[in-house]
Amino acid sequence: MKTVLANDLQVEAWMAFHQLRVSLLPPLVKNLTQKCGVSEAEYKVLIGIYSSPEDEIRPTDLAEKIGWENGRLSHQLSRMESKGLVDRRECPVDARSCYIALSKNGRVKIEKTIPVHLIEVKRLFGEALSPDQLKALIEIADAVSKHVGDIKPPIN
Amino acid sequence: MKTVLANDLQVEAWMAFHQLRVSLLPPLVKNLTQKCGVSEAEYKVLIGIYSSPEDEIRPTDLAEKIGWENGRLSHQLSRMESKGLVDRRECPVDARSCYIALSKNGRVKIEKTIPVHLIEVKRLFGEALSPDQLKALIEIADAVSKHVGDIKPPIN
DNA sequence: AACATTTATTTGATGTGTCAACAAAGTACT
DNA sequence: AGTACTTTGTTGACACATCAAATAAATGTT
Repeated sequence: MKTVLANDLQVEAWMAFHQLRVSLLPPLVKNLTQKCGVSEAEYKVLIGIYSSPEDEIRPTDLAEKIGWENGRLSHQLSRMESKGLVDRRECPVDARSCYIALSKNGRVKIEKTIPVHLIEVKRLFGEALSPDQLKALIEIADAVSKHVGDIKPPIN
Repeated sequence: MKTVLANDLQVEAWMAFHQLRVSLLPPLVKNLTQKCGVSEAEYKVLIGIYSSPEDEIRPTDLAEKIGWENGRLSHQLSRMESKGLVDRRECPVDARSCYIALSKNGRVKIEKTIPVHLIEVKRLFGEALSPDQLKALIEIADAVSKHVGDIKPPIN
């Protein structure tokens, strides 16, 4: 072994985070797709619309809300529209834009999916950790998010 | 807001983890691609080969090592072979298989990339957290990984 | 009003991920 | 040797991600 990855607490923690991703996400995604017939991307979009105050939302706002780029969302919406999960409606106040809303099927699907998903999240993740650990993780995430936001201008 | 996502510490921690992913990965991947010309997938594969004892490794072992499925790795190796980053050599001991190795360019590339990447990992992530938090995160990751491994048989 | 500029979204090209089907070599059993 | 079974890896189809270019409506400026 070429000792590529140093003996360094920061790097070790990074690798731990990485491992968390790798051990957690695949089974959770499998649970979504196999039990609910919803991909991770579809879930994200459906939840984003479902949890918005108006039950309809403009693409840019939705993208911002779920942390996606506009182009990515647009492609995904096209796929989901052709599957009948969401509707694109005209936007009266700004003709460039549109309103995204859940279709009937989309609403049924997300309402069935949420509890199934959350149960699995708790089963695989939540129950593995003590309340202190859960709180610590929340603080860690907040600290990193804030830090990244603050020092952002790194490229160049 | 339809109070989709409950007032529940486990779920909140889950969302925090999610947020960690979203705020951390995109800038790190951008750093890799823009500063080093290496995609995340390429980095993973290059590091996997580079850090193996023999400097050559069979696809199944590499896939296992980096947590990928064989098919995914095979596609990625094809792309990387055609870009001249890796070589596929015949495997004398098992004619079904092959040996994957770094090409000259692949080796140069990964050796240049590693320090650049680790500096950014520390800058964006490591420096945001106290040593106690870093240690806590390592414990959290271990606990979840172990838990997921133990209770795995959930689907059906 | 005419112009350039900005904003909102879509599109196309290309790279990546997932899944199931496949082919071929190894292995075990008779 | 002959048969079935397993393992290894590739392929094809399709879903998804990223980026840059294109389109068109809104806005700002003169």
